[in-house]
Amino acid sequence: MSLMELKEAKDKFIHTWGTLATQWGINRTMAQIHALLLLSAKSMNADEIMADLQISRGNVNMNLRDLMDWGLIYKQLLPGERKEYFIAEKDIWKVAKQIAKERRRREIGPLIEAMEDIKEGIQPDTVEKEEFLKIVNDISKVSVFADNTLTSLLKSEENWLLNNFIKIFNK
Amino acid sequence: MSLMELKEAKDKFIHTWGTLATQWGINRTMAQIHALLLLSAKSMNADEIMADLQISRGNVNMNLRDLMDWGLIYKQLLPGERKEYFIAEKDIWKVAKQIAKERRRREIGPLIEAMEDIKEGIQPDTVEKEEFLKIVNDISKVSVFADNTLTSLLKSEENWLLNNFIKIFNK
DNA sequence: TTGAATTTTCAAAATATTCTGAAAGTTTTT
DNA sequence: AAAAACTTTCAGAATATTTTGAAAATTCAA
Repeated sequence: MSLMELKEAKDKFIHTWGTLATQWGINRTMAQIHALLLLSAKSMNADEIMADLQISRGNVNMNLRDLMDWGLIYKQLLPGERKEYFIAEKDIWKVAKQIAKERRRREIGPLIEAMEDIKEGIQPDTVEKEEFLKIVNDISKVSVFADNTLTSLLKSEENWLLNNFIKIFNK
Repeated sequence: MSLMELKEAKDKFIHTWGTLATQWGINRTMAQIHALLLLSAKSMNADEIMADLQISRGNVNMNLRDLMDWGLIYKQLLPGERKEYFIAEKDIWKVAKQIAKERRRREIGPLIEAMEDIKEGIQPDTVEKEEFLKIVNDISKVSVFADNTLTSLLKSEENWLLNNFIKIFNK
């Protein structure tokens, strides 16, 4: 039956999303909730998510919060409803941008800070120290470069890369 | 004393590298071994690494293997030596390239495959199925785009972005 | 060959992360 | 102000990942 086919495909999608997410540092449940909301035409509340994914209230609550921190879902207050409803950002380009932005903040930011920090404590007054500082400096430069590249990619809508993307995306 | 200062800075570097690595999906020990080898002028053998980082032989062996898989260190067979020695790639741009390459392979590749896989099972014969396929397709497109962008960035030495980078890096 | 040196494996232990569910906290209704 | 509806917290339980270390496998010299 056709409806079953879709249900299965959706389940597969949710499951796959959850598995892949662990590969890239996001936890399984967070990814599954995200997938569920991505596929849901309507916004969902905590009880519905609990029932659907068979997970505890605490778990749902915590991961909904994280997903909001990542900017991947929004809270929706429905008139006449006490419960909070959640809806996912459906524009996948925006989703990708948000993920890139967040990962930049979490992964590159601390690296730059740490390297600056280490540089400060050392004077290049011996060959060994110079060699050490060379490496720290190189890492610093690569990280700042990666950070700048990502930032400009994400910011400017006029960016050639983005335009390039839009061309591909809309075809 | 000045030597102590350098020793401390190196330890801080190794420790920091290990901590940050967990943030981006690499395990702590692997990152620490990598950092240790990055800072070491000479190549090191398993016993030296064990002693330096105070970790077990099995752990060292396993992570050296992983680091070689990532293309971040090389095995060096010294003439007249039975033991295997390891040396890190010191060119940080190459290191960054290797990491990007490996992460592309691990993170984007499986995503593209999974989406293609899901698409195959579904015919767009109802509105719901069309809506579902729209999302899967969009993710597919974004992933392929990200994959292509990264690949071209990493491959072409003539790339504007790379040149841009070299300009910054060499100044 | 043999055996010493070295590397690899892998089951069990240690550690880290995630999840549960009931209690506490908050908001809204009556 | 009390109760009902709902959300948040968090200690302990469950699960997953990493590490150890001793045994097995491999390599090399004699």
